[in-house]
Amino acid sequence: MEQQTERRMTRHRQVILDEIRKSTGHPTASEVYEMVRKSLPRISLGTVYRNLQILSESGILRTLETGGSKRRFDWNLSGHNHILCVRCGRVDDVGYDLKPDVEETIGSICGYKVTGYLLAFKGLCPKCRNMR
Amino acid sequence: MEQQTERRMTRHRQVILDEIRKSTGHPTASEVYEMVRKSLPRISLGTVYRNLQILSESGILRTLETGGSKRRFDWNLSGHNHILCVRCGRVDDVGYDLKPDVEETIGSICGYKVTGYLLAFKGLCPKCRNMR
DNA sequence: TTACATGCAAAATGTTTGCAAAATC
DNA sequence: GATTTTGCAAACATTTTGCATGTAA
Repeated sequence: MEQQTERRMTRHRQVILDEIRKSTGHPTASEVYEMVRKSLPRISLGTVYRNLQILSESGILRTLETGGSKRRFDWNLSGHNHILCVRCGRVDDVGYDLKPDVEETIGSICGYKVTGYLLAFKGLCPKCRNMR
Repeated sequence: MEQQTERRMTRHRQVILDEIRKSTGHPTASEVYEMVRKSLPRISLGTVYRNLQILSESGILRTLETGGSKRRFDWNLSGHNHILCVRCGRVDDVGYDLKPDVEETIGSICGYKVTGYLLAFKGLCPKCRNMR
């Protein structure tokens, strides 16, 4: 029997969450760190990482996988996908979902029990596509 | 004007490529390193990384993005996607493609010039789904 | 004989962890 | 007061890089 540890909504945790919710993009851990440092100058990067993990595990945040090397975080929990600018790294939301029966279809092809999928588009964002 | 550097197919490079082509899975850099070390005991990890990058840039290998933390390599260049076992890390091929006009559709929604997408499934592989 | 390739080790990058002190319930 | 959270710094995992030496055309 696993004992669920109690989680406290500390000021640090709340500020981290607020900053992500305020952000329009999908910040990385170090971007969150920089944002949060304005109101909590003595916070450490480790604390940011720990809180991002806790908030993700609690289902309050979503951890993005867009194929880049850095992890990004999203406050928007609804089912949606992302598009990554290959030039500047910006990430936006896009609403595009596979057919609902994809998981069964794929499962029957390869023998896996499919639990989800990762769909991320790549391209040039509006700003970068107009740059030469 | 960019000068394309000449590439030589050295023994090291050839052995790395052969080992990946022999492999059934989708090895990571350190797995390739271990495989190659059997015939080239003095090869260094750095050389493996450099050659994997060169082979990928040349279009001889494909670099996989499955959302995990490690990069994997694939000799199969045909358009196909991957499925990752969340328990043991195994990666298999699956043939599933989005509609050919997805890129235009997505582009017109979000203003990006879409150049590609990353689609990877997740689940439990046949072995792991039968484990308790 | 001039590039390109290699081994080695150090550096860079992104993330996690151990621990004593501090904050929270 | 017991337990969680924090700051700090060190550890960690993966990948990249600098440089002197080696090798192939």
